[in-house]
Amino acid sequence: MKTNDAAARLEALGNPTRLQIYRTLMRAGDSGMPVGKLQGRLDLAASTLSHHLKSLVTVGLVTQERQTTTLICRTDYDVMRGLVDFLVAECCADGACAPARGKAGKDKAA
Amino acid sequence: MKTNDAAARLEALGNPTRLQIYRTLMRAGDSGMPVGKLQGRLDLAASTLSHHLKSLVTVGLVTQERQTTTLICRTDYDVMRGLVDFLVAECCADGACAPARGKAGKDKAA
DNA sequence: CCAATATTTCGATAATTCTAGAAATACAGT
DNA sequence: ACTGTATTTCTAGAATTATCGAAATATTGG
Repeated sequence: MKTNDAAARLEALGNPTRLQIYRTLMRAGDSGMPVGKLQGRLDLAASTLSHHLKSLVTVGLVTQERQTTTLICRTDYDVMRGLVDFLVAECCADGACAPARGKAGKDKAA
Repeated sequence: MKTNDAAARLEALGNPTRLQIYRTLMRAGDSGMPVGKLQGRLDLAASTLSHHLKSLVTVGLVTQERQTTTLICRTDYDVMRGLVDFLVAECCADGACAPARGKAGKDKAA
């Protein structure tokens, strides 16, 4: 992933409203969630939601699939994964930083 | 981590210039890098760099330590880790999304 | 104290973003 | 064709951001 792509994705997630949208979709998992349901759940103007969704789709974090009248939104986990990998990729390039010394390996779970 | 804190951090990383700063610092590892060296390396106006560094410090992604005349900057890996954990936390809440099905499992931590 | 170096604050401008109402578009059912 | 539902596009104003030069501040060495 190029720096500019990563930045665009991070920027998309860096707005509280969009982050909430994204996390709601992530929680919905593979089945996704239609735009209308998202709107009801997050209490946003339809145009605002559409605007934010477009940002997320543009950078590839979210995909949309039309089912007759409703538009199902889903997060693309591979993209998120690529983003996370990118974020930590530069880490320890010189072998000196924290995770390389074993500090980050395990405090969260197995 | 609260959604707003996470969004603030993502927003900080969501600017190409700041992302580059951050990654350069990450690459420098524990030894960090002085502001002046960063400036020379990234070719930014000193005021621009200072401005961006302040953003990164404000959200906690970067820390600074004074050493006589120079100011050493370092990334705080724990914060990044917390951010990454936050990003994937909502994932698979219903057990249906990709990583829960074994696609992303654990290839990164030992 | 004075000079030199390192970094930040100030000020200003151009550009971008967020938000939402109103209008428009797309589609299904009757 | 007409109606209702779902969603997007248009438009616009307020707010925020990015950038950089100039001036200011802090710190060390002489």
